[in-house]
Amino acid sequence: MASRSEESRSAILGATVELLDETTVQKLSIEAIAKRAGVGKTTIYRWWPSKAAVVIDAFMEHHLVKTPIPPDVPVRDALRSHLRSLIRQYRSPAGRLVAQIIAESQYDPSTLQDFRGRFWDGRREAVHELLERGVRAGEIRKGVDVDLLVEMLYSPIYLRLLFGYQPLSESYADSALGLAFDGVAP
Amino acid sequence: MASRSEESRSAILGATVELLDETTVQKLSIEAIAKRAGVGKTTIYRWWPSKAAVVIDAFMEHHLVKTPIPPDVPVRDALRSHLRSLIRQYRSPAGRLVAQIIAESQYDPSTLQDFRGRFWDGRREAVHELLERGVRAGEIRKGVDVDLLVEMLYSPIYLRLLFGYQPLSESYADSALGLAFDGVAP
Amino acid sequence: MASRSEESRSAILGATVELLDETTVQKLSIEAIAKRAGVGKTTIYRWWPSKAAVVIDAFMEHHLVKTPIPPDVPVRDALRSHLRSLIRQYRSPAGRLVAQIIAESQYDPSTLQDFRGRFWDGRREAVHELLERGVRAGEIRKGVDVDLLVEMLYSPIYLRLLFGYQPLSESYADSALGLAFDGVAP
Amino acid sequence: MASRSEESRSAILGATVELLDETTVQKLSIEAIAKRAGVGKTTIYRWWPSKAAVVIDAFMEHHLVKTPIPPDVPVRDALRSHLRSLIRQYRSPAGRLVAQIIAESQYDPSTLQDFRGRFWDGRREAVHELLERGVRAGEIRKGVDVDLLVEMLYSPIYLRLLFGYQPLSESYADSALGLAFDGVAP
DNA sequence: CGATAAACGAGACGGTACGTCTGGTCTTGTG
DNA sequence: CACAAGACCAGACGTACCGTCTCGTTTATCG
Repeated sequence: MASRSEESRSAILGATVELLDETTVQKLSIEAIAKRAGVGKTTIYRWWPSKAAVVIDAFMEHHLVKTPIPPDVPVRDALRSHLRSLIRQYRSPAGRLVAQIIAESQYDPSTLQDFRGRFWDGRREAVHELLERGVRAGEIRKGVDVDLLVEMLYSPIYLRLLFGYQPLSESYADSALGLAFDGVAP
Repeated sequence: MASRSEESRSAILGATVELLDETTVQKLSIEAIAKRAGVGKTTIYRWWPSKAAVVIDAFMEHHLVKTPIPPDVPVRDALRSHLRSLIRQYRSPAGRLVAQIIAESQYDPSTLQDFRGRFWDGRREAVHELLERGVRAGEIRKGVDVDLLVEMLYSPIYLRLLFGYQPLSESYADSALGLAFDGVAP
Repeated sequence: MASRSEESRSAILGATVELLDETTVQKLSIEAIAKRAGVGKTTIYRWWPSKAAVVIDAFMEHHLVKTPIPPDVPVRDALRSHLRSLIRQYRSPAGRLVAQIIAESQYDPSTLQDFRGRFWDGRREAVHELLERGVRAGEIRKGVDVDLLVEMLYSPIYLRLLFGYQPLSESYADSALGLAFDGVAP
Repeated sequence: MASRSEESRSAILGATVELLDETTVQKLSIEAIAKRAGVGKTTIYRWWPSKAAVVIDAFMEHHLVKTPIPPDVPVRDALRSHLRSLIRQYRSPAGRLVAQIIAESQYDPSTLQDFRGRFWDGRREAVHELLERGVRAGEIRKGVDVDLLVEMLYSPIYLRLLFGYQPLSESYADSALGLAFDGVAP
């Protein structure tokens, strides 16, 4: 009853991270991962359902994107800090990787679900709670749809990441918060 | 001097549209397009630099997402109408296709540029002008960063399209406009 | 360690033989062999360096031109029998195939070497030894260049095969032996 | 009425000769000839039935293997001289070309016929007549099958050219004539 | 001598096959 | 019995040529 080899697992994820530095997710092949990891292709297919699943595991294991939310500061400041941190990280190669994972997700619902469940939802939940705290603290008007606010603040960052039509600049945090808090009505 | 055959061109784009109804951009192959169109592969390679380029041409020629902006109504109403129209169209198969083109763009800068240039920029410009009109008409506060406002209003739609974490519902238009106009500050 | 599949090997050679009944070596394609054999092209490229190599293998495995040299008869009679047998076989489709292999050999030294090593040299050596026996038995004059004699007796058969300027008739055996044994000097 | 352009004709044959110095007949393509000659493909297809036909024309026009038979010398000497001359020429690049034309002929009867008619038959006829003269002059025994003798003397040269199993050495002329004239019987 | 028909260069076309690459499955020892 | 190694079938990749087919554009008689 031989059970899963931890050695293989980490060799595979390590090789994947290495190769992702050299190419894109699209060009990355299971074959190349197996070769680099010194592992049979079968072993990869046995434990992962798709190339994207390996990539997500590798991405999560190496803690590529970290965006802590500072506690004990005014909510708007915490948000600002979190937004800037996210933008900073997405400017690094990790950002390109996130974009490619999103791309792959368009072709495989389970990859999408996997990525959302492990990377996205927790992050979103944390921000949600931060904003709830803002409401309770009176920093944010009661009755505001907090989820919608999260979307409006964070989506442009992802769209800039994917579309590159605007540079990912940290000053976005300030402008966006300004707009969101004050509104545009005269 | 043997010039380009219009017949081939439209057969290729037609076949591409047909095949995109049956599979994804990723699985679509030049070979399949050629076969379906009754055309040599060479003819495709002669005129398009990549599969994605054919897809964009086919998309522009056949699917053209149409989101007219109603003139002569208050800016907020025009925006609302435009947002709803966009959401409605992205709920159709065309939305899935837009998502896949964005996905492909992650791997090829020229595809990204092509898509942006032919599909995106014009649309964005029109909304930009609408908002400028809103500022001039006093519906929107002077000094507001209009481009940023466009991003915050429209990005969530694209992110929902790509991530599917929220249904693409038309009511988004109302809520988002509410948030944007009134702000969240108490 | 995953070793070569005998099943594939023989399916490939079998398909090759079948196809060679229907076309020429020139028109024979690796693609067609793979399809007919129900085999991936890769499998052929893995084990054979060229189309000609497959053809030679198929030829050796299936057609094997057999021209036994009768023992225990006078050397001249054995030669006569051997020549007639060769001519008879070259009149069959196998002859056409030999001609085409020789043709392919003009474009690839290693094919030439392969064909000579596996088909030609053994045959020639056997005849050489027969003639040596003739010398020892006193049927052939001492000092005769036996290799040259072999060439002069056998080359016309191959040239007729290639050039078709004369029918491949068995009577050649008798006439050629007559000329060779008696010479043309008055 | 525009009749055939001599300029094109010679440009095509010239380009063919040039290209044959760089590759083989097999790899030579009509497309390459047209490009090199600065000529439309159509022009080639209009006037020649096949690649081989162009090659033969080019060969006859430029390379023409010349092997004059010296008159007014004993027949055996004339033969010797002719054989040596032929061997010498086949050692040059022209020999390789002749071999390749023979190879191509295996796949196209009309090429074979063309080559034989324009290159081979005349040559053979001249040797035939030389030998007839030998018979009349008493140098060759009456009743000898002259055509067969030609075959036995000349075929080994072509086989060596095609098979390379023996160097094309001029000394062949002497040995072969020795064997043919004296026979091998004790 | 100007019309007109052919031959011309250029090159696009529908195709076939190339040799390579990857996907995902199956097979064969080894530890 | 999970593993590495890697052979297997399948089929797309992008390229090279095939032989056919327009395109205008020379040419070169012939009416």
